[in-house]
Amino acid sequence: MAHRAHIIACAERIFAEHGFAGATMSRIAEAAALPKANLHYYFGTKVLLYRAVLENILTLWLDDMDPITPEADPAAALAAYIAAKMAHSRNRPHASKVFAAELLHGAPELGTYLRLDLRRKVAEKSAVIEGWIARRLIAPVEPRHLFFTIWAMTQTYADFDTQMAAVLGIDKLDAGDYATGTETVIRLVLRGLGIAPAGETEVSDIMTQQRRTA
Amino acid sequence: MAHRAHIIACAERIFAEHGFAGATMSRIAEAAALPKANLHYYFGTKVLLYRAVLENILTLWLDDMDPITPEADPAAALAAYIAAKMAHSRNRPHASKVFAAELLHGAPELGTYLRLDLRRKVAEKSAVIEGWIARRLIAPVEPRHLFFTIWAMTQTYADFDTQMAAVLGIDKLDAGDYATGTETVIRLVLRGLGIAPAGETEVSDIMTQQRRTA
DNA sequence: GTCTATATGACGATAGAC
DNA sequence: GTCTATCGTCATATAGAC
Repeated sequence: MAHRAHIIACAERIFAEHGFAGATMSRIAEAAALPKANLHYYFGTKVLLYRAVLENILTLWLDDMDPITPEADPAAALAAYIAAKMAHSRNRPHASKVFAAELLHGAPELGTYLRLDLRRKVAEKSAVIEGWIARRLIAPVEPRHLFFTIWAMTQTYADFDTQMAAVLGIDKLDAGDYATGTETVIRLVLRGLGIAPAGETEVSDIMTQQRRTA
Repeated sequence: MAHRAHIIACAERIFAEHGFAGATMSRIAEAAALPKANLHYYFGTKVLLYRAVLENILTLWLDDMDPITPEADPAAALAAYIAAKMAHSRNRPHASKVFAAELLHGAPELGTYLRLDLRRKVAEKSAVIEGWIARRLIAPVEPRHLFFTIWAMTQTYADFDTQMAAVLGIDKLDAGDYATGTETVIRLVLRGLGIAPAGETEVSDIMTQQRRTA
């Protein structure tokens, strides 16, 4: 139903801005231009609405890892993964913030998802990384910690955009800031894994390719 | 006064676990083993107590950057900075989480600090990085984005420890996990900047040195 | 300074008309 | 399905005894 999707989109923003407890049903209703009672008609309780927002977000997250396969070129696959995560940070910053706040507070609603779905996916993709290491395609690294650092570097462009804008002395990050961030992260990771040349050409090529497929 | 410090320490944990709105004065009072009214006697309002917690945290943050000076060896200085940030993530996870939640929600209480103190400090240290690049000591990088990624990678070990434990299939991160994280981040950054050898000896040396000075 | 008891207001949720 | 009016609960904050 279109109404549910509209309420979820508005609730995502309010939850991102105020946190679960700080968001109120009447503020969400106001954002959605609906009476408060309608939210309860569609979702029952505040917690159930919050869960609907989280589930809506999760569908985005896992699929980003798909380019990481044993046959793929490590540099291209990792660059594509980083670029996809950065694109989400730019296009769905509220989603990233809701997810971050949920993790910060111990993942009360998402614990099971983390221990089952996410853990399985990371185990699978870590095996791919281990294979690349064994074949000497990339330098040795603990694969799960590699994922932790990639998630951190990419999601920080959504979660902590306020801090970045303050440090950069601007009101809001623009397209150029996200491009610089994407290049910075890709270069750190690829050179950190010993799979980027000293020159800058190759990373720029990957960036261009990413922009075409986005 | 000792009472104030004790209340701030307990409040830090409750704010970290539940967020600003989700934390209640009575829960903080319970954690501090004091009647609720005493909190208001010492801090006036919930917002003022929250500000006291934040200010207490800020004193920790900025000083970590001090090893980054023009004369320092880039590899040693950056490794020391990363190790210091990782140590804070391990020893003061609640502080990191309170700070992260404040940023997530747009830094309503900390906006001025970010635009003045933090911005000035980052500008100063970015000039050091630019100097290293000009002298060909490290590969070119946008210095402020380098800081963004280092903050992200180190603070994620405090902020998202729940997610890491779930992915690793353990209850809680232990000393070995933080050590692996520190080595992973240091290697990514140093090799990403072209200042670490292919072998693993040098990073291990820095780790050992860090442990001695910690 | 410390505590109990309470005033005041806002929140989530629902009843019930349309 | 949609909305207005309202109930019960729990939060912050304070009054006032000790």
